[in-house]
Amino acid sequence: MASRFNALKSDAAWQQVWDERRTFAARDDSDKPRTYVLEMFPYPSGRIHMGHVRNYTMGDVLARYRRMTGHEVLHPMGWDAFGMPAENAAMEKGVHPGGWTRDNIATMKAQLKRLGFALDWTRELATCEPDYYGHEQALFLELFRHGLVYRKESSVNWDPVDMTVLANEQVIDGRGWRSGALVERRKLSQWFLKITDFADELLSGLDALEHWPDKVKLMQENWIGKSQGLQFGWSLSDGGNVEVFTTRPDTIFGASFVAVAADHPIAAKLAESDPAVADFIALCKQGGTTAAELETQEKLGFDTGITATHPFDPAWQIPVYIANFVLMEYGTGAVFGVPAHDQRDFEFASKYRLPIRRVVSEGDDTDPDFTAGEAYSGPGTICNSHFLDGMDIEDAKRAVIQRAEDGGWGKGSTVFRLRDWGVSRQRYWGTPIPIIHCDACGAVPVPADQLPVVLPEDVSFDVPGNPLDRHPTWKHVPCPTCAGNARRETDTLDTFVDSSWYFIRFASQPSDKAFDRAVAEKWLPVAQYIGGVEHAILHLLYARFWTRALKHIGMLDIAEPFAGLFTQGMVTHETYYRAKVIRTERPSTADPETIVTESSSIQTWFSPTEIERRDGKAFLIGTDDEVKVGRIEKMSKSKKNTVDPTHIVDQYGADAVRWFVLSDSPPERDLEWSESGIEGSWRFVQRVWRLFDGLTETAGAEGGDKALDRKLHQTIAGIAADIEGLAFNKAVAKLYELVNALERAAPSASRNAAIRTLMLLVAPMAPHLAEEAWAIAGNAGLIADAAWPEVDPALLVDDEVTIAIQVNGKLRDTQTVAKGTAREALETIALANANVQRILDGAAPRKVIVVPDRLVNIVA
RNA sequence: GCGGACGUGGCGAAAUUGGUAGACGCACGGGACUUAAAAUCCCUCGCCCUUUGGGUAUGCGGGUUCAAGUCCCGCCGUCCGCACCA
Repeated sequence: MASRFNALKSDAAWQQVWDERRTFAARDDSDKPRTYVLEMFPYPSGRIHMGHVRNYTMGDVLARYRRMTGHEVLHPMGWDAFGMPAENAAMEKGVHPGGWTRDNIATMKAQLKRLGFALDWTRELATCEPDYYGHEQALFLELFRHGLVYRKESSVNWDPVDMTVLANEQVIDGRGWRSGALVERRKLSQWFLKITDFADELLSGLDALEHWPDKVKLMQENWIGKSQGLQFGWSLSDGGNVEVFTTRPDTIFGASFVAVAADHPIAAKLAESDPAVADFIALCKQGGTTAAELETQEKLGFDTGITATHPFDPAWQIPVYIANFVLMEYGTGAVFGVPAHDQRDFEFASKYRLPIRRVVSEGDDTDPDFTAGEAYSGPGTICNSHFLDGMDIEDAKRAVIQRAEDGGWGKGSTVFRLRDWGVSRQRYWGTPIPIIHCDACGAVPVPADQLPVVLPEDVSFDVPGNPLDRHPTWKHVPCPTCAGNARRETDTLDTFVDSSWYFIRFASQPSDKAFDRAVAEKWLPVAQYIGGVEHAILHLLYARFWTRALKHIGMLDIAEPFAGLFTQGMVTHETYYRAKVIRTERPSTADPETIVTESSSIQTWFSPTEIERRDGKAFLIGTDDEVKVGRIEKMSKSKKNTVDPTHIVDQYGADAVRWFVLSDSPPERDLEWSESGIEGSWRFVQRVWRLFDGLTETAGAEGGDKALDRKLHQTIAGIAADIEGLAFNKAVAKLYELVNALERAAPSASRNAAIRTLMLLVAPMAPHLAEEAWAIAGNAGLIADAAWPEVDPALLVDDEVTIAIQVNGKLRDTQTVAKGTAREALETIALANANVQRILDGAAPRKVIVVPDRLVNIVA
């Protein structure tokens, strides 16, 4: 009689077989068509979480499916192993970042193996090992040699207590997230990669990425931020000149002031002699940079007393201000203000009582005295602008640029929001930057034969700061050029560099170089890349840049690294918490005599394992202690709403977990974890198993079942399309339908054949179950190596269809007819329908619409 | 503020080019089997009504059409990205 599918036993057995036979090792020399399926490699933070499970299951289904359809599939896995959490762990727990990272890798690798992913572990890599980052150093120096790397002073967020540089995200309310110390802006010499050289390419290259989500392309487009306009100089009354950039040269006759950034050289120079200017600059720098602060921050300006001469009218002078809203980092750090047509300029001009002059009008309203309460930035005709009058905006822009270029005082130019990529990190746990600083020779690349520059592991974290900086021996080396005393660069590379080329290293990993070009080009670009949308900008942009840079210097002839991109949703879970209101009293900042009471609430979070639900409420298990049910949020350690995949896998088996994360929610949307959901998946695995197991009882069944044959072939084709389209939830639904049909069907040869085919259909999703059934059914070889079933096109179409019979667009009945029934016949059937007759009540229809094989609509 | 996405039963969701709304799953309810339970199987399941039938229904209000979840216009709401970008 029917047995149970023993997932634990079966999972282990088949995982061992796949391992021993190296079933999923990709062959570089294969004659088959190649497919490179890649999921974003994990950071080894400790244990895998459900997000990883979902991500890797999706890629796995596609990889296994492509194998079955005759592809040589590269589906590798590795570790994005450098980064700050390792250093934080080192400081908190006194462990070595390397030891901590490698332990985590071992744990997480075992967890991934437990899920039976079809990964080529022979290509496993960890970015923290010299045999990876050494090649990265060589690539970095290659870019250096080609002028794509440079060094420049740049300001950073410096935590004076931890003696380290902080990323913007690590600065909270102006304080270091860990130390709580007030963060300083500090100028440091840092290494930059010239990503801006590729700004145009990276932008235009997006068009060719047909298999990328529009959303991600748009985000990258906005991030690159291309603006076209005019750059020109205003001559100043003090004899100087200020360059400005504008996207609206057409409004040049509406100018009423020039404004420069607080850190603009003009402001700095004035500050030297005028303390009032210095005070104003200091005031500007005080303001926070958070979104909320910027929103409410008042526009502040300081009239320098200098005036600027209008380029089209030497007699026209406008004032030059220092203004807090002008950014030094964008454009030229100076703008001219057109209050009538720019809201920000409007606010500024209103405050400082500067003229607001209309130069773009809608219709015939060309009154130069602008009275509306806000700036007008819409379309219109130029007015009050001398030679531009009557032109539309675009013509006027061209006309002004033309005159500026002819007159030699300005030129059309393009400005990008994208900045060069600063890659220096004052951190230990990263790729050492392979540069040696010599007082005589400057920054000298480490010679190729001295690579890799190995990160020393004999370091301690008992003193704040970068341990490389105080390492007794590692830091001091002779200069490769003059052999004099020199120092190693102690900064390490941003970990985004590590992840900018790992997909190339997966494709080809010779020991003597980063990759073999010919082999890498066989596999690249990645056919399908899958990962979280949080990487939509930085990682994906950097990887695109790195690949283009390699192409530019002739190392690899691939422009875009990822032909297909899919961003999957998060795995979420309810949160459970108890809120405690904390009241604190402190003297008011405005008036120290007054005591202010501040209340804030602190949440204590509870793990789902501590909670039981009763009558829609949540209680701590075994008690009447009620806790609040919070929002459904991304599983995170801080909210304690995580579910450890390993416990679930041990309880239900790998296939049930895989099935669950593919079910129900469309993969791009968030998936809410639920206990009943995983139980449902487990029940399905058992139902399928009973079908497989029952084959022996119906072995002798004979006869065909045309309806079932059709269902089977429609399912084969449907699932194939769904997997190719990464619509796993739909593939899952189709499998449920087929299983429902098989359970209901009477024994027949068709049914037996369909059940055997079902093994192949579930194989990408539930591979352990499929292998087990495949073996018991007496098939030779592994189902992992089997071919995807052929579809009989004749069975894809039904010979009967159900048509809708409508009156005035409302469904009144349905009728099953032979497929392809003629329009006239359908009309006759519909008009003869009892319901139709009753509704028409003898009246003649005004019109009859017939859509063959679909419906008849009678317009009464 | 700018840009984008989304809005369908109690819940997750399906629904080719506009053509039978709610496939499939979860939950709930009823039943069978069982001494009992688990497991399994069967049935019901958008809402409303005068229930072999009818009305109504895809955030709200309009429109186009024989026909609208799908197309157009205007609102409302939720989420995401960017943000003083010149």
